[in-house]
Amino acid sequence: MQQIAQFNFLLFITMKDKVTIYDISKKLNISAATVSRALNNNTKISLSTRELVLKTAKEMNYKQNRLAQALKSGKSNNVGVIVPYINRSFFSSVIRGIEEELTPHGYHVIICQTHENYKNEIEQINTLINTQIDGIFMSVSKTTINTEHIEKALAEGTPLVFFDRKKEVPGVSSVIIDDFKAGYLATQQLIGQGCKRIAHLSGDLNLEIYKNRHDGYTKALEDNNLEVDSNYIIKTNSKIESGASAIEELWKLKKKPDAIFSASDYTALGAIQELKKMGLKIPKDICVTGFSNEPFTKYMELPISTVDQTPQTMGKIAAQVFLEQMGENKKVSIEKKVVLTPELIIRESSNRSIKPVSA
Amino acid sequence: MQQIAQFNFLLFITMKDKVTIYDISKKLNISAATVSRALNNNTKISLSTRELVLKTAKEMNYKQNRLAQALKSGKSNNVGVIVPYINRSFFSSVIRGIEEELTPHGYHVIICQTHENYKNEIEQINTLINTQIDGIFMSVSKTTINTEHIEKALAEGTPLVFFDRKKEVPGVSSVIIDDFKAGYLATQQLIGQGCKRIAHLSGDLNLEIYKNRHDGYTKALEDNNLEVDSNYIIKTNSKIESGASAIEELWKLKKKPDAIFSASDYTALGAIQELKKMGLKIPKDICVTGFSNEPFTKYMELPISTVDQTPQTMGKIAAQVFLEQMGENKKVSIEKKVVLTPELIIRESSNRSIKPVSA
DNA sequence: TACTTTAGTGTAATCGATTACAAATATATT
DNA sequence: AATATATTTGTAATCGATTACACTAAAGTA
Repeated sequence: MQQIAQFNFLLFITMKDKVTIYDISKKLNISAATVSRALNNNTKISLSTRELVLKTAKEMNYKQNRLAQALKSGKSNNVGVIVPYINRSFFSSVIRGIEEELTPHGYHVIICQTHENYKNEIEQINTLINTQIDGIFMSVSKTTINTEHIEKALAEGTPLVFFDRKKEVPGVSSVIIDDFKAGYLATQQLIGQGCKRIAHLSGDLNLEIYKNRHDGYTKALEDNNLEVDSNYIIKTNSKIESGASAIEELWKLKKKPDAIFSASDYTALGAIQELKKMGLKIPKDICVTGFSNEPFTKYMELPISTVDQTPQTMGKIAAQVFLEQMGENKKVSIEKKVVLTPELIIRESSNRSIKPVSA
Repeated sequence: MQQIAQFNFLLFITMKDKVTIYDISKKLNISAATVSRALNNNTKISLSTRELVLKTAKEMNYKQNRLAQALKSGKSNNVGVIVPYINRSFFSSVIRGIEEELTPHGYHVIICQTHENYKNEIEQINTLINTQIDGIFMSVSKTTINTEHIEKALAEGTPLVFFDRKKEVPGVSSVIIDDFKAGYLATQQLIGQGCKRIAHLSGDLNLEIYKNRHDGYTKALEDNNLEVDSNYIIKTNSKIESGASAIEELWKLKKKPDAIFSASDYTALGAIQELKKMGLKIPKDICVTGFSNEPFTKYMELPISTVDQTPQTMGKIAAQVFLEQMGENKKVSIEKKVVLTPELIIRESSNRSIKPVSA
C-alpha cells in the first residue's frame, strides 16, 4: 500500500490583475486598436508609437490573451492527439515527434487516451471539437469498428490525420508504416537464416496493421516456396503470457517450428522465455523476431530482432501533413497517404552468424 | 535513410458552418440569453422552452464553443505539463496519471518538452500562460538554476505543481517520492545480502533527487557501521556507457566493490554488462540495484532490482493537489508537499537467496 | 492656393457565451 | 378588481483582441 506524507502551508498570494491592451491604451491615451496594431506589426503605424507601445507593454508585463485571439480568429492553435495509452513507448514517441514539429509553429498539443475503448474515442473527439481544436491526430482504438464519429469531425471542419492505426475515411490523411513490407522483410531474413518452418504470432487480424504484417509473412513464404500452414499462425494479444502459451500450443504440433515471427515484441519475449525454459537455444535451434523495437529488446542479454516503426519520424511527418493541410484553401482538402519504410533491426535472436557477446 | 511513399487525393469538402446559440435563438424566435440558460440549466427557465431548446440544439447539431466560454469565465479548462521528454517511461506514466485524473473533471492536458533546457522551460511557461492555462505541472529541467520564471507564473495567478524534480519556491505544491528513503532501503537491502563495499553510481548532485538518493545511501552505510569511501561514489549521467566506464574506474581501486547501487537503471545496466564482460557473476560475486523501474529491468534474463517511483500514482496525486487548489479561494494558496513512499523491487540482480529461473 | 494622396489613428462591430438588470407575463392575495 | 409576488424572458454589457471603415492631419502635386 502506498503511504503518503503530506505537509500543508498557507500562503497569501498577491496576484496582479492581468494586463490587457485596454490598460496600455488608457495609460498612453491612445485607442486599443492602435495598441493592437503596434503589437502585431500590422498596418502602418508610426515608428514612434510602435516603440512606445512595445516599451510600455513590456513595462506593464503585458501578456497576449491567446484565448481572445483564438475566439476572434477561429483558430485556437491547439491540436489534439488521441491514442490508446500515452505511456506506451511507441505512442509517446509519436507524440514527441508531433510536439517537436508543431511547437515552432505556435501550436500546443493536447493529449487524450482511449484505453482502447470505442466509446471513449467518440467522447474525446467530441470534447476536442468543443474546444475548437485546429486538428486531430489519432491512432484508432482496437474496438473501433464504426467511423461515424470521425466523419462527423470532418464535417465540422476539423482536419484529421491518422497515424499507424487507420480507418478508410475519405478526406482523412494518414501516416503509416509499410507493415506488409515489414512482415515480408522479417520473414525473409528468417528464411535467410535457413529457417523453413516459420510460425507467426499474429495480432487481431481485424486491425489493418496486423493483417498486413500477416500478409507480408505469407507472401514471403510463398515467394520462397515454403508452405503456409495455418497451424503455424497463432492469434495473440500482445502480452508476454500470450507469447508463452502460443509456444505451448505450437509445441503440440508434430513438426515444431524453427523460427518465430511475432507481430509484437511482448509476445516475442514471452515466446523466448518459454523456449529457453524448454531448453532450446536461440538462435541456434530457433530464431525469433519481434515487432516495434520496444526499448527492452535492445537491452536484453539476448537482444531481440525486431522492426523499428520510426515513431518519432512518424509523428513529425504526421505534423507536416497537418501543416500542409492548414496552408491550403479550406474548401479543398488534400488527402495524403504517407507510407514509411520500416527498418528491420537484426539482433542476436535471429542472427546465427554472430557470436554472443556476453557469456 | 527513411524512404517515404506518398499518395495525394483531392476532395471537396462540404463544411457546415458552426452552429451558435444565436442560430438557435433565431430559429426559435427567442433571445440568445434564454438559449444559453436553457443549455446550462441555469436560472429558472420554463420546462417547455428548455426542452424545446435542447431538442432544437440537438437537431441543429449545436456544439458549445468552449473557447468563448473560456474567455468569458477566465477559465480555459486546460492545464499544461512541462517535462524534459515525453517519451521517457517515467514522464509518460506521470502524464498518464494526470490525464486520467483530470479528464473526468473536464480538463484537457497540454504537453510541453524542455529537452532539459532552461531556456525552453522559460519559453514554454510563457506561452502556456498566454494561452490562459488554468495550471501548470512540471518537472524542472536539469539545467534550471534560477526560479524567476516560476515565480512570475505564480504572480500571474497560475497555480503550479512540481512533480519529482522540484525547486524550493514559496506557493508551489509538490509531489515527489522519498528519494532519501529509497536510497536508504536499496542500500540496506544490499547490506542484507552480505555486501560490505557498496559503490554508488550517482547522478548530478545539484538535483535534489540525486542528492537525496546519495544521502540515503550514506546514511544506510553509517547506520551499519560501514565506511563511506568517496572513491566508491562515481558521478554518472544516466547513460549505459556511463555505467560501464564507472565500473572500469571502480576496478582500478585496490579494494573492489561487492555491490553497486545506481541512481539510474541505465547506468545499472551498463554496469551489469561490463561486470559480465569481466566474468563476474551477479548476484553471487556482486549485487546490483538500479533506480526507476524502467520496463526493461523486469524483462531481462537477469531481472534488475530497482526502485519503483509509482509514476502513475504521482501523476494522479499531483492532479488531486491541483484540483484542491482550484476549489480554494484564489487569494489563498495551500502549498502542499506530498511525499510518496517508493517501492523497492528486489529482483535477481541483488537477491542471492533465489535460484535463477532460466539457464 | 486648391486639391489629391498618404500616413496614422480612432470608432465600433465582431468572435460566442454568459449574466446583471430590466421588463413582461402569469399567478396569488386581499 | 387591484395590487403584490413569482416566474420567465429580453436587453445589453462583458471577456480581450482584431479589423473594416471612417476620419484627421500631413505631405505631395499642379
